[in-house]
Amino acid sequence: MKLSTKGQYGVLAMCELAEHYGKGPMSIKEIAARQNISDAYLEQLFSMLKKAGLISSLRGARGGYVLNRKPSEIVVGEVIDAVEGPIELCGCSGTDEAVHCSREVACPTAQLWGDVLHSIRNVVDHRSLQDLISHSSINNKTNEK
Amino acid sequence: MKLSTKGQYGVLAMCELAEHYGKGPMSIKEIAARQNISDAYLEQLFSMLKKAGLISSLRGARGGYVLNRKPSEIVVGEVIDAVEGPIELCGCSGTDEAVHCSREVACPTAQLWGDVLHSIRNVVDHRSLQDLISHSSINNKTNEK
DNA sequence: ATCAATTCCCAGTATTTCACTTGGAATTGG
DNA sequence: CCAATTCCAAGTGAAATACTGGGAATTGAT
Repeated sequence: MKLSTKGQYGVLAMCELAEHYGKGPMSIKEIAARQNISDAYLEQLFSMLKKAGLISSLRGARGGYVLNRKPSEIVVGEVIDAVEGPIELCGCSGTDEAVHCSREVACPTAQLWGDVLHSIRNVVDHRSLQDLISHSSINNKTNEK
Repeated sequence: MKLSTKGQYGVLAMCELAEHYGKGPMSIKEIAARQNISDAYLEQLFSMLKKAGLISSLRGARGGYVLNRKPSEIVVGEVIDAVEGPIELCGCSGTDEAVHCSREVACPTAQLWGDVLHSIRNVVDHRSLQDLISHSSINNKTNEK
């Protein structure tokens, strides 16, 4: 069980946009350089983030991307959903409770995966980009484990 | 972000062994048939579960597998680790905190992935096979959402 | 002693996903 | 007009996933 680079890159790139919020558009090239990611690859992720309505683009020279909302109003969960698709641990964890793994007996694990999913969403849906960027600067100084 | 079938099958199969606990060995064929899984595939998972020390095997006719511990003393996290390898969301979430994504600046997402991982482990490491099987039978009767 | 049931082990394979790369069209500020 | 940018579609090599197949070794039952 692991996150793909899409989720990592996506959140990281959104943090860059968050730090640049209010200072005009930021180009993919710049973000890719700062985070050391392939810019052509990052472009695809931005296409998804745009489709999801999280960012807007400005074409042409001096163009780039901007957040559609304030950093405090965009949560990590939205970013992950946009670039990775919705988090699904297995078929059971879906919303349709009548399915239970397409097994005839009541699936003993359905509740388990549901609880795991819930605990994940509880973290990612309650942490904004603002939380991430202010937290990282705090961590630099107060290095408490 | 999703779990592979290994984790799903692994936990499901271990539930079968848990329900059969104390009644002698159970064969792969029987488990595979009950859960509608390919038995040759399941065999590979059992090899991993055995290496991890969660089950023991008895060869020959009337052979099969048995849990090495009581169902209440085996947690789901161990099963997942055994068949999928340890849960790792990304490089940052490892134990080595000096790495921070191999980026020169402090990674704003390191804490995030750490928290997500912690929340997942909090669920899977505190739920035993016994919890799963007793919960599913309760669910059959008291169908509360 | 034989036989069928089983674990054990290794190798192959089709499909999908990942993490990109490539190439080029459309748009826009200077 | 041009360079910088977004936009779009397609290709690609490597790895993982989810199996399948074949056959050896072990053992209980007859």
